[in-house]
Amino acid sequence: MSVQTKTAHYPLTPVAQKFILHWGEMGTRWGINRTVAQVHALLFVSPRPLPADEIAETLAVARSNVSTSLRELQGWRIVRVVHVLGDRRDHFESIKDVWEIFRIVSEERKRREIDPTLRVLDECVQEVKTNPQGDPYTRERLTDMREFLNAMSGLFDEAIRMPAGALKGVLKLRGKVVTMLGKKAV
Amino acid sequence: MSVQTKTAHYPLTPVAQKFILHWGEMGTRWGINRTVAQVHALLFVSPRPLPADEIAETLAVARSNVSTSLRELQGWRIVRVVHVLGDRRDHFESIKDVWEIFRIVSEERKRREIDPTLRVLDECVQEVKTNPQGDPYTRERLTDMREFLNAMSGLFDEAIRMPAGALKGVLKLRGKVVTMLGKKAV
DNA sequence: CAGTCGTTTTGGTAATTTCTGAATGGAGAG
DNA sequence: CTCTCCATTCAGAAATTACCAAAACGACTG
Repeated sequence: MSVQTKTAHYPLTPVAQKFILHWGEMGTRWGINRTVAQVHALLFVSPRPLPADEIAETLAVARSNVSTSLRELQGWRIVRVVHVLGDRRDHFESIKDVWEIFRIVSEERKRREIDPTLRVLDECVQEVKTNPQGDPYTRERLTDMREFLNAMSGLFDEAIRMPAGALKGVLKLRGKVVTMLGKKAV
Repeated sequence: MSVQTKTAHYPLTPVAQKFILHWGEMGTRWGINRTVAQVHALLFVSPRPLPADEIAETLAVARSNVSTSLRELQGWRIVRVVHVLGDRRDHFESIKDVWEIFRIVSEERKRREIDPTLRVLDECVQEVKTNPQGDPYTRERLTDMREFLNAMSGLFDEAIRMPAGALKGVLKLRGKVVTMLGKKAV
């Protein structure tokens, strides 16, 4: 009863706690489970990989819930298992490079959400083209939307392939990017 | 009893229906109420502004629900009221320019979600700086995250200010944007 | 084999979100 | 003023989602 785990409890500093809670809230706004986001936040700030039971204790959620959350995070490829000598348990760590996290998550969401939407729009445009009984205005709207998403999608694919270094360069150009692109584009 | 409305029912074509349903699903994934997204989709493809009761009938949801959804969409500034001669009722129409929709929604989400996150991160970094008892590693992670979000935020602010025309130009450059930015950046 | 660990399933509850129907209020017509 | 039409608000119902504890299972280990 009293003895809980063999690992020392990971005490959250107030700052870490604040960050984790906020991250959890943000998660929910973006359609991500609160606990999943919290687990990620915890692993992100943790200086060492953590085993599932320690995560559960720290966040005060059920062990099984953590298991599911870790699974989900691994599905997004931003958390991975590592092993610690002398410990049989799996330990988990988050990717630490913020650009990398952003890149991977964006890619994944695009794949899961934008790409299917593009497929649906393609079907819609196709159907309305072969069977043009619907409103021509509607048809135009759907085509517009498809073109837009398609273009953004392509642009995104490019941008996302930039290495972290290049990004830092681009970010230094603040105030000039639009001008640059504008000139070339016109 | 039998007489329902004075407006003709707006019959959804299969294609419009498909789009609206999919848009609704996508909405839920992005933390947007399904009905809200559906109302928006309907208005987006509709060749004319629609009154609330017609929307309710078309989507088969309660009138009050539509009212709330329209309110929300107006809050996002992508739907507005217009009036039709000889009709007392408010009619609603969506912005039709896809880039404009994207721009406005992105701006709004940034304002509501990213900016507050930046504030929290600032506070965290501040606290951990004045009172450095926490893990230095955690501190570094938080600083990293703040820097990243801050930079992205700035870049975004710039990009989002591009007029629709410039965007189309940029989109034509596909395959060259990264190269361009890369050269200048290094 | 017995113990540890991780995952999955199950059955149930809690919390949150969404939706509705019944008010409420207001503006214009007569 | 009263009646009608319309929009909005709000309490609670309904639905969805999140969460938990317990159990079952398999893999692996000493």
